[in-house]
Amino acid sequence: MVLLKCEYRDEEEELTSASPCSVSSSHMSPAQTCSSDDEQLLSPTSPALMHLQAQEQENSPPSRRSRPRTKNGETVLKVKKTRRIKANNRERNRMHHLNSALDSLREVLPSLPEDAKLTKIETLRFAYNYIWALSETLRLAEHGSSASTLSPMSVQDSSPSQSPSWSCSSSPSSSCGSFSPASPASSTSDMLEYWQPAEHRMNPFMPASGAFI
DNA sequence: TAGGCCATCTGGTCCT
DNA sequence: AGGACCAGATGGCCTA
Repeated sequence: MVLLKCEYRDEEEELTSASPCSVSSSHMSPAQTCSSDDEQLLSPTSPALMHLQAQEQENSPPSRRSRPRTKNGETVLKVKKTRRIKANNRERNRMHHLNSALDSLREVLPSLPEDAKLTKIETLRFAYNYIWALSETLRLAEHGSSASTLSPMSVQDSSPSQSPSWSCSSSPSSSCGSFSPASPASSTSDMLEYWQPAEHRMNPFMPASGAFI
């Protein structure tokens, strides 16, 4: 199955344009290419397309009297095909926007080592935990407590530009050894743990109250 | 090579 | 009717 990734600035325009694709996604795989032919946006082996083609054949009886129906059938198929293509484009753009939002979120989170990009789920979990840590710090500050439980780093000083860093550049799923609250996180997974409230560590996405964020 | 992550396609559902 | 959103399916890429 050939996957085609294309970016559409304007769906209606691109649908009729000679070259609707522009390779601009940072996630673009080299094996995936764009085509100027809109019909190729549908996988040639896609069940839906095969179904449409089957319908097309069914709607093509040889008799002259049915010719108007044949034309209607073809028209309907074309309309369906066009709708599917447009829906695919919208969905693709929607996911691109979602990914852009995730990238923006990554930028405001404490920095990572150069080559360690948080996955989607890690980004969401880290953001949740980071917000929790900041909120907790505020709460402690309001109660006049000078001893933060969020040591070693004072979260007040942890704006994204003054973020903690860690030296281990292992893959997100790996660990650089046991993490101690008294030492900065040394891997992505440690970092996720680092910002995680203790009561959430078994299920970081599920607040203690049971309310999902 | 298995598993994780990702992008895309697709059909269903809900909303305007 | 058409768009937004969602979840399942699929296949490619990468890494341990």
